[in-house]
Amino acid sequence: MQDTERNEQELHRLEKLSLLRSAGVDPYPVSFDKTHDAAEILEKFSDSEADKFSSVTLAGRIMGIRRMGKATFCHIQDATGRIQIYLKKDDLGEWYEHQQQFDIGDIIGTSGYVFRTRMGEITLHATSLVLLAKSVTPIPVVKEELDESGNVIRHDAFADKEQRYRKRYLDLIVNPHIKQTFILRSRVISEMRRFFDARGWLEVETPILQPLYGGATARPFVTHHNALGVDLYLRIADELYLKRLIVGGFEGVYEISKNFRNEGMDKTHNPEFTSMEIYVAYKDYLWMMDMLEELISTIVTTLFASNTVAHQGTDISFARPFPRKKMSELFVEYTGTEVIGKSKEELIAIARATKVDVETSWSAMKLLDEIFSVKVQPNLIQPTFVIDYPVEMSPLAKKHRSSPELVERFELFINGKEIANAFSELNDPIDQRSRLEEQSAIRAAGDDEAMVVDEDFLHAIEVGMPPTAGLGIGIDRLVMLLTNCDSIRDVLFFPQMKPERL
RNA sequence: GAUCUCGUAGCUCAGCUGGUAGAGCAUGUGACUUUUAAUCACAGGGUCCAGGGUUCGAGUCCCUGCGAGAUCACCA
Repeated sequence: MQDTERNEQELHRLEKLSLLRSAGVDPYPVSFDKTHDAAEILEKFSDSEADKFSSVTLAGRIMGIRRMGKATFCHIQDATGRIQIYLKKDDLGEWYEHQQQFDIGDIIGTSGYVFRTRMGEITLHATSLVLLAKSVTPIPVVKEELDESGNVIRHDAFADKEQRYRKRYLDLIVNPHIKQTFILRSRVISEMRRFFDARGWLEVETPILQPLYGGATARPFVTHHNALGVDLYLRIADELYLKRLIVGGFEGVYEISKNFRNEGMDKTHNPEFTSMEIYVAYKDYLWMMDMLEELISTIVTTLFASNTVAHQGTDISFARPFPRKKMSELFVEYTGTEVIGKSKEELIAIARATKVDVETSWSAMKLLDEIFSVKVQPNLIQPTFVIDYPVEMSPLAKKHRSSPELVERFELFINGKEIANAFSELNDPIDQRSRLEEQSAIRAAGDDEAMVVDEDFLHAIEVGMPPTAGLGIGIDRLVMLLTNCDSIRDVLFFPQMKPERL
């Protein structure tokens, strides 16, 4: 950026930077040894044992400065929180002069002893001070105060969602409370890994760039490999590769992966999102339901020390067992009619009778899906397994052991949202081929979300896959649920945004 | 993709029926050695998202575009 494009405040900061340099101060030293964190001092300091903190070294970003002539108070923020620093001219000598050039946003290091001010705030009395990084552009100024009951009141909060998402680093600095969401996200994933690893299942990595995409019904992103001269697709699901690994002899594999779908964006959809898929040999969907129940309730109780989580005003209970309801029963319960096995025309009539908006051009599968998502899904607030789906809706699931028009599939719904999807995997190669060919026909008829035939995948299934249970979990949605967020953008550090034209 | 709302100083926001652009914080100068949304005095800071139109005159009214948020539709 040219200096002529800089605003007044930036020019002031650049001038201070050069003043500091000419006074012999290195504004960007290479490292700094800190001994404590802010939170540690605020938690452990006591007036009777002040000598425990008679020599501490802290580092952090200046978030506020109050200069009072020959004494200055500032708050610095480190990864753990904010703490006040007391700077006194008599104690700091030339560095007291240097700090006149410090601004909100600068990163400093300081040593001294901890005391409590007349106003009662635990504070570091600095006996030495250094600059660790000069900030040359202003950050949003957010002032905080505490009300009588100790709640934080923020003034002039940095609240513009667009700017917060585009400049997440600023959001994290001035709204540090949002870090909790991301820390919890990370812990959800760690707990999941710990759970799977403890059972001996192997974390694996499969291709993101794929010559053919599959494993879900969705539109893909297309990219191009120059050396090979071929188009490649960004994966929409892990499923087909993970099953190849089960064919190859692994008996439990999982992958936590970014998937990419070239579709609309809204509160619950980002073009890239994180899912976890796991496949375990010799198991079926009933076993998988037990496993998932245990997984989710383990994560919740580990992270919250409780099996209840508050989400957008509703308490969600993760106490086992979660109810298991057949899809057909739910249809009867919420629409008053049996819908499984009905013809397209009958389904349209049922939809109209129950005030569900549908189009006559839709397939039976899409009609069922629509009626389900309008009439049934919003009622599934507490964790509920929906089991036994119509075969047309699930081209990769095994036919039900007792009803050939159904498949052995379940989805876990919480707060009206699908959190997980699983089935007894289809390992009959003849059936699998005919199901993919049906998809291919639907695709040829104009549905560009239908699956394509992957001959290599079919070959793998022909080689022989053991009976296998597979599960996918939408990590972003699970995290939204557990962090009380109603937008996927709040659980992604860098949500996809339209390019900003300046 | 459709509808509604929004875009003004570094940040948060005012700006009425169209008449020379406002506040608080932040910034600069000065005072102040336990302050805390520090205080007090003075000062500087704007392509009012972009481009057209109506008008003597547009931040304001109209149109188009860009970006965002909310709601709806589709997908996880």
